[in-house]
Amino acid sequence: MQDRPATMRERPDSAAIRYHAWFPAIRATGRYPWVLQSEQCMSVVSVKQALSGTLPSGSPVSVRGWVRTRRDSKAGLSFINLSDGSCFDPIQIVATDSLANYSDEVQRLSAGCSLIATGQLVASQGKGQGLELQADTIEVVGWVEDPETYPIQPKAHSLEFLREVAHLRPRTNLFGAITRVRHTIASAIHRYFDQNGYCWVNTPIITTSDAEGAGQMFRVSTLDLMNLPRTDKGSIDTRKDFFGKDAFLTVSGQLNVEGYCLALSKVYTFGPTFRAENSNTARHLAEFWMIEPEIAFADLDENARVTEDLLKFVFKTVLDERADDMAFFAERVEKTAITRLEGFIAAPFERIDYTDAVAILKKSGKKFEFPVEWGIDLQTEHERYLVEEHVGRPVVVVNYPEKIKAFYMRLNDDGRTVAAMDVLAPGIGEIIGGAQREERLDILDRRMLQFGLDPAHYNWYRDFRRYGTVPHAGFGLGFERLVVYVCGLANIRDAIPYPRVPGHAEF
RNA sequence: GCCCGAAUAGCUCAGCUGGUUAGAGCACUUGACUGUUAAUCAGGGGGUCGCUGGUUCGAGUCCAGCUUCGGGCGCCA
Repeated sequence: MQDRPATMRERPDSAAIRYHAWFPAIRATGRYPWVLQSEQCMSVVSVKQALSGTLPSGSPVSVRGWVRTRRDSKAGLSFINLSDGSCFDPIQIVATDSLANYSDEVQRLSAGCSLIATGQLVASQGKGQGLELQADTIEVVGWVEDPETYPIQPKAHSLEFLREVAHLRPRTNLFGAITRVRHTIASAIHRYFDQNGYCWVNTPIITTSDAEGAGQMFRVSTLDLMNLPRTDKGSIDTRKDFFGKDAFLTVSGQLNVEGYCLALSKVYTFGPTFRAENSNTARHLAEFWMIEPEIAFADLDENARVTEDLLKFVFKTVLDERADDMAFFAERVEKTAITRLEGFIAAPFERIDYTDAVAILKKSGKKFEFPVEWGIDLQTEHERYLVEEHVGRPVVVVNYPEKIKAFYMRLNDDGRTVAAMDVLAPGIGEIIGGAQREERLDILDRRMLQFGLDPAHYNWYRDFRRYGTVPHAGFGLGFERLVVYVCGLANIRDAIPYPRVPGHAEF
């Protein structure tokens, strides 16, 4: 912005007028007049474009990014590996001592410095790469203040250390790859739903209903903690709070999205979710992203089919579009990263009735810490046995006891199970939980009371069953758990840019 | 919330049953050398051994408490 032409500064009028004033120049050059000087005189390309092989040899280009390594030759030659995050590989820049700033700048470059290199894209004389940039100019944009203490060195770091520098870890190979794959997964999810006629519905982040009673919630309040308004009885008067009542961060958009399902038929949410539970594991976050499709006129079977279809589409997309990053995961993070996804795509999901699963576990002869009995919720050890030892591929467990599942799940004809399902995957456990919803008002009310919930608090939700109710089903997919699974990670804190867990909300 | 483990240089680690001045690699720095590939070779600087207390002639090492991090479990996505 600092190189904006003088006439722009002289015209303090609206953005629209400014844009129109510059429109002919933008048309002619294809560029905006206020970008950096180097971008105007040369064709700026991403490292991905530069390495793609689509630009003719000798093409004059500029690349912009951050230094990974520098190797010098006293013969008057330096090799700089530059990354801009557009792909896994950095580009090699060859700088010679003919550059005006060679000895006082180029030879002082260290990991993390940012620069703009301009020159010709040529076939490399070295072995490690096909193409490289023969630099005519190297413009250092930002130095690294103290190279000795710059945390991101060209070496292996522990994941624990990188979590302490979560704001700088995207500069590593690993977190660059995770970030690109995370994006591709998100994109593939949106593409899947879009191609299949679903509408993305943005349910509220702030909620005043204690959705499904599922877990502890974060309170949202503007009250002064040092001076809380009190009722006559001495309790805190939340009528004086911002929303005039208790408010919280959402733990699920499901109840809200159901309303849109019963009008637009196929909908889904994809947004942040918050759980104030004191969960200290490698699989839980206090703030995470969740995908919740809801399908009108669908039963549990259809619901399970969609989970399988969606996951396979996502994995296939990642393998197709992020082969470079996946190869890195397979090489450095988890050997089976690619073959595991390929196996997942190739094999049909196994369906097991909860009652049968209990029988299998009882017959297994395995000694479990938690004894297996019909009516218990399956523990991690039980799920692991089913998925990893008994079946060896993803399993959908269906029809759980009604007492251990949420009130909105549809009561089966046997009167003792509900049409709930969990999708369990090898190496990660429960990745999806879903259900067919209870569409019958009388049974819904009965189940609410059974769970100690006051139907009067859910009148808006009960309206769905009073006005044109239909059978419908949906599920919740934890986005970060999906990222963990795809990348072969061990800890969910590495699957989200800035993890929030009990005791931690740095950055 | 419960159980277990760990904490030594900017980073990754070694340091035996307690015993002089705490080591290596990477990074940084100086030099040599080379179309190099996390280059290589030689030299140099860099440490309150997480904190507090205890045992001992003597503690990085043993003990206790605390802090932080990690692993497992519960709750779940």
